[in-house]
Order: sequence, then structure tokens, then C-alpha cells
Amino acid sequence: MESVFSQQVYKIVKAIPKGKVMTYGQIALLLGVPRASQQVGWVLHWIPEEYQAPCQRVVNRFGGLAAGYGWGGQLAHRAELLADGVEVREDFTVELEKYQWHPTEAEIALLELPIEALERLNQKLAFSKERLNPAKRKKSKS
DNA sequence: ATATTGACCAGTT
DNA sequence: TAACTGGCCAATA
Repeated sequence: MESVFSQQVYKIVKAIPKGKVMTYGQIALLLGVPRASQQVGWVLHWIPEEYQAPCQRVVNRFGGLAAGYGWGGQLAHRAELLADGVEVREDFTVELEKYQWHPTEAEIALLELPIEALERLNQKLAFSKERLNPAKRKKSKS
């Protein structure tokens, strides 16, 4: 809870603008720990109330809402996102292309994070996109 | 004190 | 294609 990692997560989550979302992996990457996405989920699960962090603005890499979101699960998560003005699909996902937050250099600096973090992020995003697209490609002949 | 789990992700097989 | 593996690390058991 009081670990540096947690503190950093709180800070980033609080910086997410209303109407935008970030993914667990994106946050982990910003912190320079590319594979700590699950840990980000834990941190958010146990986030102290006094931080008042908008954890509804964090979704998984597919834009999916958290099943274990507090006591209300996805329903609660969806309600808070709707209050943010974020559209939620029937399958409890949001459109990342439309709602994902891409911090600018200035915003990264404001969070006291290294600028390399942003570069890593951009590279990774491009990579993820490439990985996701093939799945949607029509399967041509066999 | 060790072992397992989990709001996850990406690389490999 | 899908399934498996390793990694992250706080909280539980």
C-alpha cells in the first residue's frame, strides 16, 4: 500500500482526465515495469478511499471492465464510466480507440515520470495494435 | 516463515 | 488457432 509503486499508480490514475481511460498495462509501462499490470489491478482493488482516485477510468487491454470492481462488479464500474460520459458496450467494454488517454510530454513531466516512459508507451501501443488487428482480419482461403 | 492468488499482459509453444 | 509460461508484488491463508 505504501510502496512507491502504489503511490505512483495513485498519481497516474488521478491524472486521467474525465471521459478518458487507461489500461493496466499502460500504467505499468509508464512506471517502467512493463509486466506489472496485474499488480496495478491489485493496487486499485485495495486503493485507500482517501485518495479519491477515479479507478473506473482503468480498464484492461481490450477495454474490458473489471469483474471484481468493488462490490458492484462490472455494473458498478459501468455506472461510474457512464457518469464520466464514457460509452459502455453491451459486453462491458469501452472503445479504446476513442476513449484511451495518451498523455503528452508535458503531462508526463507533471507526473514526474521519465520522458522515456512515453516513448516506451508509444512503441508498445503501436505494437499492441499490430497484434490485435490480425485477430480481426478475415481469414482468407485456407 | 512459505505458498497461493489475483481488477493483467506479452511472448512462446 | 488456442494453451501455456513467466513475470509483477500486496494481500491472504
